[in-house]
Amino acid sequence: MARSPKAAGKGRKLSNFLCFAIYSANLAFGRAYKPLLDKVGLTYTQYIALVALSDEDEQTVSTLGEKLFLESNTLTPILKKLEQMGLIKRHRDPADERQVRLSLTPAGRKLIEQDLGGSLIEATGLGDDFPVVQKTVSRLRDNLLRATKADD
Amino acid sequence: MARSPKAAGKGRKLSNFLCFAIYSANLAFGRAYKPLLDKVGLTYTQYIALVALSDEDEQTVSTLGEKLFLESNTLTPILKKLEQMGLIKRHRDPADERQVRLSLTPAGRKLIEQDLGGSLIEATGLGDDFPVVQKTVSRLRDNLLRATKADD
DNA sequence: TCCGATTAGATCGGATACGATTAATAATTC
DNA sequence: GAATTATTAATCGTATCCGATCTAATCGGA
Repeated sequence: MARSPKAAGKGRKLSNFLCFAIYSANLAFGRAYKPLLDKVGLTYTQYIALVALSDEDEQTVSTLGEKLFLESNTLTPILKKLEQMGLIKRHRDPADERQVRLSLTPAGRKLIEQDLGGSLIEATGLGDDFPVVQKTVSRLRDNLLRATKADD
Repeated sequence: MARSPKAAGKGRKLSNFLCFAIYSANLAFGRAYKPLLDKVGLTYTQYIALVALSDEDEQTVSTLGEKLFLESNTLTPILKKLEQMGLIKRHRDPADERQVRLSLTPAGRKLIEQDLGGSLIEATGLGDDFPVVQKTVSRLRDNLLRATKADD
């Protein structure tokens, strides 16, 4: 686990691990969203996928996967579920039948525009540091993915 | 989703969401650890659990769960797997048969002392910011959990 | 044009997360 | 001290993640 350089040696306490901080913060976000998303019958991942789809119409599964860092094995069941709920439309691209095009339905767009979770900004307790943390963690992610990919 | 205060309004791009930064950074850590953990036949969560258990001997499932922010429904199968692999021991506490005590075997301790993932510190690209990010994200997590719990 | 290689999704199996429920043991109350 | 309540793990069902594999569609070179 990626530890703080300072904490090397005997300690090996969980609190010294950055990956654990991220891991548990992710769990915490999931729980913070739970009551909000329960009201609209969505899971955390389904909501994230819906937000990504609101970015742009007629995306493919691959394109969406690049944004979410996920692949079709994970996305296909989620997208089918969202379609079944009437929030998105899926259809094969006539120009290339291999690709599936995705777009929000009016109901899906309406749901996204409610901006659930806006109230959680307060709950992070980060104040003015909010955008800094966001950028730093994103950079961390990109660095890790780049380093991982380079080893292939 | 908890957005940056600045980004409120129409945009709603994924990059503006702190929860997505955390979510995807967690995926990235999982992938960065994958090749390291494959060598010893462990998953990411199993490894985190093992690190938490190296903290202290004879912990109960609940105690471990508090450290990991998980409960028995998630932990029990993981702990059974770790026992089956010969890395930990599980036994009912004679003084209170409801509790299961957990401790590392010599093999488990040996594995932890290898300090897998130390090499990933470099890959985060955070440099001297490493401990700062760790603390900030931990604080974020604790604030979210507190706010979530307060709504019960 | 034909056939091998590539690409896009989908499917399948294993391993988390987590709410809800259950079983077994302890603690409490009357 | 018997009955109720509380606590601890475990079990079950649903929903992710992810590696491996499969199928269908497209592309490319001879």
